[in-house]
Amino acid sequence: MFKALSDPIRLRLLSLIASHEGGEACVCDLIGLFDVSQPTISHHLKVLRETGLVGSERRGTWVYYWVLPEALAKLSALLQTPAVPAEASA
Amino acid sequence: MFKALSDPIRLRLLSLIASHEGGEACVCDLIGLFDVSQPTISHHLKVLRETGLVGSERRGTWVYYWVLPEALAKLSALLQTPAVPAEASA
DNA sequence: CGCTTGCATCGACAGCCGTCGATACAGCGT
DNA sequence: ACGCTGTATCGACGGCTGTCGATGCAAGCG
Repeated sequence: MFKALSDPIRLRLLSLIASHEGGEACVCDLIGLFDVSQPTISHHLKVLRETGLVGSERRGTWVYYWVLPEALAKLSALLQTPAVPAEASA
Repeated sequence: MFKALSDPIRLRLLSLIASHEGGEACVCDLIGLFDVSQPTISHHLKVLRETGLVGSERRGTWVYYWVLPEALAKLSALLQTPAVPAEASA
């Protein structure tokens, strides 16, 4: 999961999707915002999807992506408790 | 920063240091817990240090590392607000 | 039914990064 | 001063991964 977020393009993709109108964006809205080719964007979106950070759905001709906040919440909680909670009583 | 956390060894190092007695650990306590060589551990600790995730101090013969919680808190907050805060009013 | 557009997949290549052994450096004990 | 232990740095190598062009597939349109 951290690995999925370790790429600047993927991080920006996530931010763009989340801040897009309706909380979702189609690929055609994203491929113009980067200096990389369309296959590369598609590849990064696939990584985000397989990591569980975003969901996707084909809607007619276009494919839409949206952020799954649960995954982000999990990571956020993890960073707030770096020590193992099971040993907290010691 | 996410890049620094994207390596399993670094992630475990961070967890081990945080959960160690006194919130800090010397390198000699860590090098035995992994299947990699001492230079590799030293390399990963350097990455964590340069990223601002941990602090280090030489104390006599040994070098101690501890976690800087501010960095983790920043990331945690970032994940809770995936959209850019500056555009929140829109 | 063929053409066009949107997106995904494939195969190949290059650069990055984690890894190691060897070595250098620092501090302590003798 | 010398050696010993703990840690960092160096140089090299291999595998992973981000990138591309080419191509394939899906859906709408004439």
